[in-house]
Amino acid sequence: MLKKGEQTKEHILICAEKAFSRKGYYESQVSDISKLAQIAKGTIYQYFRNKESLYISLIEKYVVEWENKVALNLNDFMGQGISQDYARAYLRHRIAKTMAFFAENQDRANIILRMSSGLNDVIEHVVRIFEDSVMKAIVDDIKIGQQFGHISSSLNIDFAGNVILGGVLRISYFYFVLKKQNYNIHDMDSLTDEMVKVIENTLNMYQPEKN
Amino acid sequence: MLKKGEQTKEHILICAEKAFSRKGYYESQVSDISKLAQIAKGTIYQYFRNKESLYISLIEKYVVEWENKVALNLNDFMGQGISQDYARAYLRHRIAKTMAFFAENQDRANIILRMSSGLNDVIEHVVRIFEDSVMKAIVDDIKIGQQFGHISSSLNIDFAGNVILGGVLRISYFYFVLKKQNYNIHDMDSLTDEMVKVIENTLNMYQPEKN
Amino acid sequence: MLKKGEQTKEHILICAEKAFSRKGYYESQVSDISKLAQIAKGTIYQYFRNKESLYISLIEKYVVEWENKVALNLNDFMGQGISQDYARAYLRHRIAKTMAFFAENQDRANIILRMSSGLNDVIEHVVRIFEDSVMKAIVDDIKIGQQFGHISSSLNIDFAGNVILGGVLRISYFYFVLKKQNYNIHDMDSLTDEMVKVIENTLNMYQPEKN
Amino acid sequence: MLKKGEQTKEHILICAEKAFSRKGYYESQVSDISKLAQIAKGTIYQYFRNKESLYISLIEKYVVEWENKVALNLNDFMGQGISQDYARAYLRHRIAKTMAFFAENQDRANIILRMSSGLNDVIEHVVRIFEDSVMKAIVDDIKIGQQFGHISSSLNIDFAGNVILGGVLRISYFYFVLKKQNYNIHDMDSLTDEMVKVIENTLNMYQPEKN
DNA sequence: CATGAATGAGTTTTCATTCAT
DNA sequence: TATGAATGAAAACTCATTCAT
Repeated sequence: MLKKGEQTKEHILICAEKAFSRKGYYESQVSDISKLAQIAKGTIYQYFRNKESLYISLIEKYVVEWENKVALNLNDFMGQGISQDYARAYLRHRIAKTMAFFAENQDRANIILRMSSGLNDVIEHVVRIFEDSVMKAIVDDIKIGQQFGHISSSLNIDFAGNVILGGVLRISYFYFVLKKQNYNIHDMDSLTDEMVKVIENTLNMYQPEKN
Repeated sequence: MLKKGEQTKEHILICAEKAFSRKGYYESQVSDISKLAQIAKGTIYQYFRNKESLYISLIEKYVVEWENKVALNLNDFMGQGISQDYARAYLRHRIAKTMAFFAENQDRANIILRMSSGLNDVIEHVVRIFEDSVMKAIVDDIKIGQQFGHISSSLNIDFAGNVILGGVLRISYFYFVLKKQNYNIHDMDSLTDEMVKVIENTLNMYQPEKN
Repeated sequence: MLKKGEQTKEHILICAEKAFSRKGYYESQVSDISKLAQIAKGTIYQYFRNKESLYISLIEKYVVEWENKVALNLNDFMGQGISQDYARAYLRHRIAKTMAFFAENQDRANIILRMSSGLNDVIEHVVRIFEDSVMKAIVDDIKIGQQFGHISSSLNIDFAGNVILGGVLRISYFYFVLKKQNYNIHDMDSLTDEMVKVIENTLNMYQPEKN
Repeated sequence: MLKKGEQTKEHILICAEKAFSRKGYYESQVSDISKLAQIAKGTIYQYFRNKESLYISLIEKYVVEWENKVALNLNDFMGQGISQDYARAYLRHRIAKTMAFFAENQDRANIILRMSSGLNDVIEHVVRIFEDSVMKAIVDDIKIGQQFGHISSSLNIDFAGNVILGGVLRISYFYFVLKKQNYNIHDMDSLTDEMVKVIENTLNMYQPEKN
């Protein structure tokens, strides 16, 4: 059981989560949080140096929570049947836990996943337009592929489309924004080839009805 | 050729792009943009109703630019050899153009892809910690898979890792934040199965050294 | 003639002088100044980084003003009679100008001379009690000296008392607070001797009715 | 021996003295004092109505302490030799005790003598610039006087300069800020004359090497 | 069209003070 | 008495937006 101070701090974090989830970092005001928490503004500053540090505490909490949820002793999966089976079980565990991590807490998911978090509603909407355009192109392409028989008509289009969109945007982000890897023009070609391969696999192209 | 007014408006958009790229929407001030553009603050308001509408104009421009870049008449790819070939060529075209779209304009990529756009440096850094944690887990798992021989040792780990991260985050975002699709608990299982399948394909698991 | 911007800045400085003069630095609020100046609070921040820098600007202006007032070419006093005469004239000029500097601008004098400037009225009053106690002791001593005939009965008691109080406090401040000079216990004795000598001179003790 | 309550009150006063000495009234926070005293903030309010009253108590304590230190029965000095001698001894006693009063307690001296007490470091520094400017002018003048032979070259410049500065500032303060005395323009002249006379005495001008 | 000084509503943040334990 | 968590009024400061020139 937490003592008074710890309780209040926890309470503030939970209310801050609600506030940031609804309106993002910049559009949320400290007074919103204090109202949600039904405490005085000053009380928040007893526990957090400022608004920024409150937000940071929240994210840091998420990192710990995710690690606790996902982590599992590798040994638990070993020594049980053939290695391929437990490798798949292990992978499944990771994926299931990560998705559950987002599914079980709406506010947390909003904060972590809202890709252009912190923008106000009007802007958020326009930012979505871009993603929707790209998504629409992907979906249309899949449908054409299905008409031509390259892609199984039983494919879950939404699912496949989002995996592809996520992959392309993330790859672009990694190589062109973060630029942790230097790449040259030639790499662009092989990057594209790799991406095409992944997408073909995802779509099971050219192998319709194979399973 | 653009007239004076159009020129100034275009100039403002380019400078706004620089500013928003560096500091995101909220941390960029109208005065930053006017300084970059070497014009008076008031002039910006001659062309844009307010800061928000300036940002929106930018994103809307991006949608058009991307569509122009990516769009291509399907006919161009048809009537040339077997349909499988032009389907692949078409997919390749889409991917190549989209990645080039990001690669060729750093500021644009920053604005569209910076997944927690608009947050200040300190916060941005902590948000990255979360993604880095997830990424690290994926990379570690891939390495273990390679040690056990389930995954080809020639796999580009950064590439595969980012595709997977992008896919998982986007799927979570789509189903748990946007929630355009209702899902029930049973769906969570099949969602996970689908995701596992995609990842196995991406990693070419169980078929190491096959190619 | 000053242009618009310079005029406003000057106007703010003058109003800040009034405000600081009345209530000191801490008790004066930026909104007090803006009200006095009949401008918006924000306007003040167009010209001064913050309240502190506004106060500093004021003091820096005073330094320049005093220097301009007091400074005089030494040559102006030379070549006119014997050197003792122009030395006295020069000294007189310095003193007269410095005192006029304070006498001619009430607010400026308040800000520079209010020895415990910035304290609120209640506290200011108590701080005065200390000075008044010391002053009273000095005045009483002078009166006793007059009764005993050591001190001329025509002495301006207020004047002499304040000179002595100012001297003693300043010497204490210089040696015991600023401590630019190291001193040892022995110095205390000679310091006292020096001080006694100055006071005796000021009081013309032992030489009553001599002039 | 003090009882518990009295002890605590005394302890708080001593810690408040430290705090106010370091940062002045406004920049010192009640929490600073409670931390120094290693007691809870609330405890301070058991003994003092508020921060202001704590400060006032301190100053009032100083008045008593100074009076105790300086006061001495006039009779002690009488009946012992000629009156001139004990008059001088008496004056010496007053001066010595007052200076010791400041020298023996650094914090007390800081609080009472810091002439612009309560201002923060940055501002304090600029306020010093004014005093330094005036002091520099005085010192320079004294040096010129020494070159011309009006002033003894053995004069302690720092001492004389500070006595003069203290005297001039105090006189200005008394007549132009406190204005307990009305004065008219003609008085300015005689005020100046008096001041010049005092300074000449202090500097022993025109009588170099006379002693 | 262009300017940039002026605006003031809106935010964050501080800190002396209170009061239930 | 002593505590320290909670308070909230009050202050500094910001910055998008306006408008007279």
